[in-house]
Amino acid sequence: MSENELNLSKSLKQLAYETLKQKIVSCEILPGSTLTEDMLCEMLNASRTPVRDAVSRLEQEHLVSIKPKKGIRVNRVSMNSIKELFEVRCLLEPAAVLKYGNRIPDEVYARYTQQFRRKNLPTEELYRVDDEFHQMFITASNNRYFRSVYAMIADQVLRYRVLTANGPRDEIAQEEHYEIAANCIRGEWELASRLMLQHIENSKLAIVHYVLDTNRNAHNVFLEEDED
Amino acid sequence: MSENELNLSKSLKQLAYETLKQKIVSCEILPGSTLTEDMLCEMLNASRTPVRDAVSRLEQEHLVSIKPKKGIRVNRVSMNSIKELFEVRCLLEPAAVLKYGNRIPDEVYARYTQQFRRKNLPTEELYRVDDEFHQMFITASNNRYFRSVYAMIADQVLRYRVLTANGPRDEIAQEEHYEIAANCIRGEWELASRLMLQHIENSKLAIVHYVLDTNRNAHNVFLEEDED
DNA sequence: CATTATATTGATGTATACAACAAATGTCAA
DNA sequence: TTGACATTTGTTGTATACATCAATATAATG
Repeated sequence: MSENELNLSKSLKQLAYETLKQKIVSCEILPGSTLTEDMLCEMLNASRTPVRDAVSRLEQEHLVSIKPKKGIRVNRVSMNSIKELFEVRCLLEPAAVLKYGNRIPDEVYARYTQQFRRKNLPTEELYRVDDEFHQMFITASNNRYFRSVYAMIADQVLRYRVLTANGPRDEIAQEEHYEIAANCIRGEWELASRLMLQHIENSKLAIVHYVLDTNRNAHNVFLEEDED
Repeated sequence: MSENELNLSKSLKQLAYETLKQKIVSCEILPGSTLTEDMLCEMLNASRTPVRDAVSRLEQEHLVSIKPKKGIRVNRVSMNSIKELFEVRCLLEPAAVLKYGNRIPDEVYARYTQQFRRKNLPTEELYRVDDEFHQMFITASNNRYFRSVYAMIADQVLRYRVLTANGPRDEIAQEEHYEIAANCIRGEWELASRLMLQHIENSKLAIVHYVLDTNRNAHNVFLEEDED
């Protein structure tokens, strides 16, 4: 490399991992694309070593598949992968609310109830709060394995937001979040857990419906089952 | 490298990953050890590239920690890690029995009931069947994320077997397995699921007690909390 | 003797050259 | 035209040299 424009403290491999992942979940790199290491080297301004490291991690997270001697394939979003992702969420998140919700101070829940009731938040901010809320319960579990698997799926879920952003479900979801937080304050953990389950199932349905609808008019690269 | 004794079809990075992992879970490399890439290169007869790849994967599975500029540390087995592992198992496995148990043919369950009733099986064989039985439900889920996370923890659990092998709980566990399989045949999924939960909790207790006992007489490198 | 500054060491991070291999392409013959 | 076969191309797999940085040892100085 000629000149490193910036010598950040982060290692290149970490940087490569984060930016590549970001490009994938934001659909800047389209699902189904096949890339080569060289392309990624150029894209990320790094040599093959950190790029390979990043790709290897992304493969373990099921975001890409390495096809030896053929290329690096960005995994498609299939109906099956939606099923998998929400299966995990439906198992993990309600359990986290039930078992670890009481580790979170009431003040935190109170802050969320306020935020979930505010209207006209910028979309970006709204989603950030949303993600944070869900993440919070997993973090509270203080369990590396829960955190690992949730990190995998949370990033995947971001990809769906590109599809369904600014939909009519946004404010319904806010209300569901509100109810969950409110019941956490009241110590109604079982109810909160059930509401979380319902909320996630609703999200899944919304995505499934959206995908089925837009799949009728062709022109999308998202669906289609995983081939080969 | 001078001479490759065998040019197996497997890639070196895959081979390095598997053998290194095997050495760790079998405690051939003791928990708490700090290694360097060079040591691993020599041990695995490979250059740094495949070794780094292997270590990177093992880090994601929480088996080792890479301390930049210091070395590769084989994570210790702490009371906290036991808690984490069994937390995952208690959530995942009973749910898998309940939701996916009916995907497994009765003949399979019947075969297991026979095997769990056989006495005087070689220890190794006994454990193999045991692992296979537990794994089966996760595999039946047909969910990549469940399989990933279970692969992580299953390997870790193997390490505990080095500690507690041939203990008095072995035949009790076999009986518990029998009851689970028998209830799966009868279609009593909820009962089977509860029995699975109980079985896992019993296993945890046995390990915890064992660890606490042997911890009194010093001489073990397994426990001790993770430092730094 | 203590303490600070400096030099050395040794570890991973990074870049890159080379090997191996599979797919694609083109050529020649039937 | 079509088939088989050789060649070329392009990709990842592997080895290794070099860069970087932190910890440690060492020496000089108050």
